[in-house]
Amino acid sequence: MPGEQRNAPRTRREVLAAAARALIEQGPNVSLDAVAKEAGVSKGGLLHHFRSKQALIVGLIEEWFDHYDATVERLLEPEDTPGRWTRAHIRATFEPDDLWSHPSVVTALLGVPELQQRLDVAATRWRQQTDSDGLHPQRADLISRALDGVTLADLLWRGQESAEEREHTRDLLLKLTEQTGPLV
Amino acid sequence: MPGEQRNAPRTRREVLAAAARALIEQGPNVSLDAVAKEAGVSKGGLLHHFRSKQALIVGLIEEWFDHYDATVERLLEPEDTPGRWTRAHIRATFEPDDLWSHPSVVTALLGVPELQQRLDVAATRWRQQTDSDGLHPQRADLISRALDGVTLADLLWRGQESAEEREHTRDLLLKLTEQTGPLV
DNA sequence: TCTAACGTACCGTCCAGACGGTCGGTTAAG
DNA sequence: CTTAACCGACCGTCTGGACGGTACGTTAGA
Repeated sequence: MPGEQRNAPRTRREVLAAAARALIEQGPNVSLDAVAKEAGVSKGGLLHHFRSKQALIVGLIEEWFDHYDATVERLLEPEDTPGRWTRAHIRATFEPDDLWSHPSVVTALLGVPELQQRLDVAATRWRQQTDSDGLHPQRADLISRALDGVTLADLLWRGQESAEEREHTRDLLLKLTEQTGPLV
Repeated sequence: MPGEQRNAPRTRREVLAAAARALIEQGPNVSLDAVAKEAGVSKGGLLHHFRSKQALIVGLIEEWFDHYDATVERLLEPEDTPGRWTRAHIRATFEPDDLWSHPSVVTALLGVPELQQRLDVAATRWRQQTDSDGLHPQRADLISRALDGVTLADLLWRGQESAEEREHTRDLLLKLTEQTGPLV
């Protein structure tokens, strides 16, 4: 079979996907053995692509950020109107992401120092984007807090809220970007 | 010395506090041995109070919820005005809580099924309180999302934001409770 | 009031198992 | 032929928890 041959980048991607799956199924303390088995690779093969368990987790972190960034850019409106970036972030936050926004996965990522670095970079960029987005600071602050809250709720109360409630919250946030004055 | 004598509830509390400290200092995978040492107790003594590592973590979870509930009630305004409960939650969320809102502690608590139960109970009660709090649903939703976001930011971006920014956000949320009409 | 009996708090040791990572070897690709 | 991908056996370490024992507190009976 073609595609079953040796192919380093492909194997790497499969190991990452397997790691996410294994984390979800077996909790944040999965063994490298289990991940390797899930990926259809020996433990030695896994350690060839990721030299340590931490390196594997860093790989997950980078994939996660890349994925979110790509989502935001995909959801950007073509016209350059006030609140454009903010709306893209709102839509990206509400997009379903079954693989990454799972408690066990996040638990594994927390505590790895590289996560802090990437978060700092992301926070800086988000601030730059919203600062020049044309919204009142009060609105930008409130919306970004609420988006963080939606993310947290996704992690802790998975599926507790109905789809309608989610849509109501999303629409409310989107509407808050349609005016540029102070809130109170 | 009195007070150094045998005293089960006292030892229990000290073990819990030591567990939180050890988690913060040594990460989410602390050994029982380390916790026992931190508490000035033998490992056997620790396991006398908490029959397993999981039981110890459940103890932390219960203490955390009790502490938060007590804080909210302490911060309740005496007069029964609209938005009373919501304001108490806002103030409680912004109270510094060095011990519990630490990434390593939360990491350890995540994944323990008992946490989900307590979260469900808390979410239900919060909803009851805010439903009868006299605010417009849009306001209640937005505020509770933003509070979740503040909690998440405390965990992930500890100390990144200045005290002024925090106060601005808190004051904005408090002001949002002073009117009862729709937001948009 | 003394004391014997009992229950509870706490100690220190030990062990089976799991885990991360290393190493030499083997096979496919260029 | 050289290099990179991959295998699988192996090692040292660590950890949760079991267990047998000790010291202290308490209370009932005389």
